Amino acid sequence: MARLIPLATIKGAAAACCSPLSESELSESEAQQAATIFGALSDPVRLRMLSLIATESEVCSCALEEPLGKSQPTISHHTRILAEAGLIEGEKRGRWMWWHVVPEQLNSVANILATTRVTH
Amino acid sequence: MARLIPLATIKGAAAACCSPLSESELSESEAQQAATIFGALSDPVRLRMLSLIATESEVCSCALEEPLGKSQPTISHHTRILAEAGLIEGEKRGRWMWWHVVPEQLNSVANILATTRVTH
DNA sequence: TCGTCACATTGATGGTTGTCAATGTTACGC
DNA sequence: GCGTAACATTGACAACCATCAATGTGACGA
Repeated sequence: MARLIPLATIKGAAAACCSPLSESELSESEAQQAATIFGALSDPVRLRMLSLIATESEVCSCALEEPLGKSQPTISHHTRILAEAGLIEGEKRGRWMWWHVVPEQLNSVANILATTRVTH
Repeated sequence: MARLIPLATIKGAAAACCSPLSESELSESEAQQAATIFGALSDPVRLRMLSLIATESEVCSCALEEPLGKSQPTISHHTRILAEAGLIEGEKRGRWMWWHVVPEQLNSVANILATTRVTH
């Protein structure tokens, strides 16, 4: 199970690892790493959470409970999983936790799947 | 854009449903649909399987057991999940089942994540 | 028709995961 | 210090999932 990590170091805990699927075969460790990231994306609550964060520049944890209809511990659980996957980053300011997406990670994951090139 | 993939022999086929996460908020049904597809990608065995199929134009089921180190029922289970997610398509010729990837579906899923444009 | 091959399905099992109540921790205002 | 607000952690439970042995199904060759 995931070891306990201080929030500050969750940033960059997982980086998208792999070249496009059709380019070369995935090793077992690469597959495991990518599967963890896709696993973070495999829950509808987390996807809506990610969508909520992505459509704003920053979102407070307290602003997620009501639209998602989940309890505070559940919200905390899901933000942690998204953060450990490198998809979002959090910063604590005062009593509030502010989250934003990591576009580079989203693009990296997209690049694993895309058979056409992702450009800037 | 996300066109339906004809999968005559596969029930419950899913097509990538959603516009980019940062563009508009996902509905619950969209999130559920996308989560199913990402769920298909959240297992290391299925990712290596998809990679094996993607690096060839066609792969027989019988050619997957040995490199993946899984039993025949397990291979059958995983190909089914990938097919139901619309990521691969299968065709039975004689006694053999031949699988190929569905690039349009892979690109559609990538497009949900990418914050930059996917081009040719 | 018979036996075999390639694959699908079923059933069972051990491990994983989403959820929330209860509790712990840290920051703020008084 | 005291009380409270925002979030994290723990513990427990039900639901889900990956895996394989056993079995079923359809296709081929003899």
